[in-house]
Amino acid sequence: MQLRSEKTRAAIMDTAEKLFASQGYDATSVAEICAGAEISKGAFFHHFPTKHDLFMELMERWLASLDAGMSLILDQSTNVPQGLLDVAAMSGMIFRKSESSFPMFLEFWSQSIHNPLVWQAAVSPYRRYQEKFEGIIRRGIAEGSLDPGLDPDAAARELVALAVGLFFQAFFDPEGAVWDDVLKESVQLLLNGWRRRPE
Amino acid sequence: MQLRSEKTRAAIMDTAEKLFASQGYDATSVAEICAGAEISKGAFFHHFPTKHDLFMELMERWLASLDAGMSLILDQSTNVPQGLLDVAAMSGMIFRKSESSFPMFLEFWSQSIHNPLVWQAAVSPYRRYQEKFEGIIRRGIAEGSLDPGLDPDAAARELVALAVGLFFQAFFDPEGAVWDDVLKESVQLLLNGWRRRPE
DNA sequence: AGTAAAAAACCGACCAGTCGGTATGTTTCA
DNA sequence: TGAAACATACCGACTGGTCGGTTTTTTACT
Repeated sequence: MQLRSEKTRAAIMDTAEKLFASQGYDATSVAEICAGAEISKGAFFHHFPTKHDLFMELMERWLASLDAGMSLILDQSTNVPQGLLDVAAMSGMIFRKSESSFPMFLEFWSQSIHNPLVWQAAVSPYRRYQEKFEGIIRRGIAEGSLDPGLDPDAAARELVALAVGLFFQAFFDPEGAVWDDVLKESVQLLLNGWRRRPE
Repeated sequence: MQLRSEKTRAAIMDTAEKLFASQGYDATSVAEICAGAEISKGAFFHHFPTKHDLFMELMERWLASLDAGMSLILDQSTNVPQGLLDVAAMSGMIFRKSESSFPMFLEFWSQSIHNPLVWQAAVSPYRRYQEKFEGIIRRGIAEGSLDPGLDPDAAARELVALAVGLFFQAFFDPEGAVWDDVLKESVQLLLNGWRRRPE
């Protein structure tokens, strides 16, 4: 039974995630992680060849969970504008859920500046979402609910930028606004410009 | 004449900025900075009580330069929609100019998670820009070029989010698109939804 | 002006402590 | 009984920061 092994492994990853998020990667020592997970340094390096490998695994885990949440709300087909509004409404949940892991997210980006491998892992989901949104917008144009003159590429980028920007602001200034409402209103505003113009 | 003193001080700050940007704050040692600036450790700690104080000064310098650039392009009054488009067109320059200092920007945000003082310094310009844009949008509504039903607060937040989000994407994926064009198109799209509807 | 004294700027060896990682041994489990 | 899982003592490298001493610049006074 490899249950014990898995438990310590999970303990390491969980406490590391918390510590990295609250203190940053560099500021968190391996010893600290071991103490938090109540295991020894030997156990730590038995499971992870280096501290940085642990970081990478955490990153992959986080990205996977993000992906899961995303496709959960994206893969429902109604009329496109309404679908986007639904996504906006549900994204509030994702925002709040991700709130705690946002520092890790930032940590990933910081690291990706100096490490090409991290960069690749961090940038690829961006491109995926961008393409996904592009497809949705194309569908909206095809079904006649969005303006035929709309550039799907630009619109998708705008959407992604809006999401990232709001995410940022919501995290750093949670008291600054009711972000759930802001998000919904913002998508509403965007759609105002995207919808097919009756003329 | 205290010129010599100022020179070494400037040398410290400049090399520190480069090193922090390329390696991160924690990963850059005081010794490294001293070597780069071609001064001794004694000189370093003569000018800055701690490494972190140097960081804070760098941050203030960067924010000040950002403010300067911003108000340079914002304080020109034409018709509001056209003004925003002009801003978008010029922002491309700011983007490119800030490209090199973007890692520092990220470093500021990372640090602000763990340090309230840094947080305050990092979040205040956000709120300032938010208010500034809000005022501009109000003016647009008053002059009749923007939809009277537009919520200035939400619209301003949307604008800031868009800027931040695009800035992010442009930095991390510079080859992903012609960001100058994307920026202009995005503002164009936004304005589509904001403009007064003839009905 | 010249000069002595005070102050500011600077140097580099040094410190105590921490870091990620290793080596070697012990326990646990199949 | 052998391999995987874990513990612990330990290592060299490196960290931010200090400190006593030296050099340069400014100030004060003749």
